[in-house]
Amino acid sequence: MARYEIMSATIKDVAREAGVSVATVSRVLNGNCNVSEYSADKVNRAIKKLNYSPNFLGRNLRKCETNVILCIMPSSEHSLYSKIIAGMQSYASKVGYDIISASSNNTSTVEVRQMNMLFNRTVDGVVLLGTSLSAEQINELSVNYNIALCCEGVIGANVLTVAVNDEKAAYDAVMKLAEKGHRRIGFIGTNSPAISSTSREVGYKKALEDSGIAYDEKLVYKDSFDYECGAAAFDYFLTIEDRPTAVFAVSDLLAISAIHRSEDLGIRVGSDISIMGFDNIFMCEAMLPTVSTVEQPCAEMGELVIAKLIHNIRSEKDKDNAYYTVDHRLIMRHSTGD
Amino acid sequence: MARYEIMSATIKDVAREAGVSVATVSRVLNGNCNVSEYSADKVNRAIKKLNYSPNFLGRNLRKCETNVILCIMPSSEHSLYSKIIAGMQSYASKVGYDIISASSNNTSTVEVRQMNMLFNRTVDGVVLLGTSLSAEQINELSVNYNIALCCEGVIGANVLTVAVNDEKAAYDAVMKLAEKGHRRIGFIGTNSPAISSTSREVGYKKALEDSGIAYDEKLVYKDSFDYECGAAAFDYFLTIEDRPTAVFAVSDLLAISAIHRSEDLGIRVGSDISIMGFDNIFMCEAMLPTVSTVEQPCAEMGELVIAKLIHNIRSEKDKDNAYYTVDHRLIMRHSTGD
DNA sequence: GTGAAAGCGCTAACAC
DNA sequence: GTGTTAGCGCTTTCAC
Repeated sequence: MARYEIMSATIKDVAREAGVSVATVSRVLNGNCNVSEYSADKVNRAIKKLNYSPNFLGRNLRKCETNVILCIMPSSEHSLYSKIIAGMQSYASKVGYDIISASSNNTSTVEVRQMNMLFNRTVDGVVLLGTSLSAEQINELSVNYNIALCCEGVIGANVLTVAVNDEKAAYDAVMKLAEKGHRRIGFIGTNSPAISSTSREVGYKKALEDSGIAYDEKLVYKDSFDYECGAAAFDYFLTIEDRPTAVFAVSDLLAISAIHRSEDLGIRVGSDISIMGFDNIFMCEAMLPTVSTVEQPCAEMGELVIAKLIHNIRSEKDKDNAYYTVDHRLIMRHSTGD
Repeated sequence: MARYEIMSATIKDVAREAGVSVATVSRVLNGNCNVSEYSADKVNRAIKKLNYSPNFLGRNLRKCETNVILCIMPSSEHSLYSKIIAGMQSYASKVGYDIISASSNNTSTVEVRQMNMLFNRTVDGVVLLGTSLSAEQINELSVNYNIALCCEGVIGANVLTVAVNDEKAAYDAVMKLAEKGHRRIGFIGTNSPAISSTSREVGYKKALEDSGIAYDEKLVYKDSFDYECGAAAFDYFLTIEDRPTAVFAVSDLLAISAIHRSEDLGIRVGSDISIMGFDNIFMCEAMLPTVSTVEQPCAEMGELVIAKLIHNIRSEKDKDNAYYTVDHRLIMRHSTGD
């Protein structure tokens, strides 16, 4: 049969070397106190001598748990996700769990493929940072498996979720622009049914309403999250009669793309026009001009979702399927004249 | 004992439901042809009915393999790594392997912790995109485990490695600057002992030599890969007598930081001074000015290292510990006046 | 405090 | 073509 390159020591070998039973070795391995110091010492010496490392496949099979959580992200190139995962790891490591991540590249077949690690018990739970699964699919899966959503909720999904209040965040951002005197505020969104997209549009509209600004659908441009769409939106805004003096984009990338187009055309961002993004990616600060944006508390979100998910994993009953909201933060920089 | 939330079906259940033995079920599961169509059909119906998904812990334990490869990266926020991992996944999925990734946050203790997945047989192999391990440690580990380095080699490590020729890449970049007439060419590097850092400095010096330019240590600024160091380097260059007219930085981030400082001071990059980076991260194209740089073939690197590593995993003997070099590519943009 | 032994879910001889 | 069974490495009852 197939074996590891080098036959590695097993618990049996350690037991033989130490002159005790495998049960005793196992007890030492698991920090069980019901073992004499003398035996423990012998075992530890044997472990060191044989360079033994326990095979987790055996352990996990026996314990029906792996202490590993898989995080599936739609794209591996979004720094937001990296930050969330860092938060997840930070919490997980404190309680003896490992986080591994995989990227679905926004492809539902890949996502399903990766979910297999959940089905085949390679991991104890999954966190989805955005998903192509429907609410029904998620609800069905969450009956048998430990699943959580983070960063991006799914409407109708009755599953543990951690995210910012997208509507309120967009509302605050647009209100800020209105407070600064802007009356013509453009919106760069997407046609995605994702909550982050739809809710932010709702927030945009509410803010206009509460500021006594009439909604003008000509000021709303929606396409996709792709970088180019920011510039395309900007071009569009230039064609309409009463151009916006400020623009709110649902992502920093879209905002940055629009800013570049603007600067290319000689329209100075921050003075001639204000542009605001969402996410607070690294580029917002490294850009010229620096970009005003809405920050999501990535680390906090990661920590919270893992804490709650582990709770669910450990408690057979009483699954927590709540929708947790974390606080966002407005960061005003040069792109809005701040 | 601890059990999964919902007792999930096992191969036994399927066998009972289908009215065959577990061996037959296993054969169907593994695509073994020695099974009648009639039996296979019964098994498949039972699988569907019970919503059965094989437990890989059992399978992997039995087969001594997991078909999973772990990729450990120093930081999860570098788009270069994301691209490499995408390449790794692309190849792996074709041959039935999964790639999972974890970030060590440049911390050796975390890295060691994650390497545990290799020792405890949770994964079949590990790819390190930069490591804090010494050559000796790597050599020792590679005797018993399947390890590969990608993107960043380690001097003295006799282990499978895939990377660009850093020295040649830097040489080409600096030669290009020299060809454009620059005689005072600054170098922004790091004090890191990493090959990517040291070799690029060697390439820089060789290019000067081959261009008949005297090496001037005042033109060499070395600190760390941190963003701020680019600006600090730029500030330093302004203090020396005979300022550089061109600067080569060992990373795009350092170059971009320097560019920002330059622009802030009113020194136009691309005309007053040329600045060139390394990596071709997304920002290079999204910046104003766009940034000239050296591109690494990330996808290719990822694919190659996985292909070779899987070869090693599958062949007990004949481990391939070669150092594979992939081709880099110069990309000239506005920051060098192109 | 310790050991014997059952068994987690699966695969692969081996026998028929 | 199919079933029986040993055993992968481990944990955990249950005796003692």
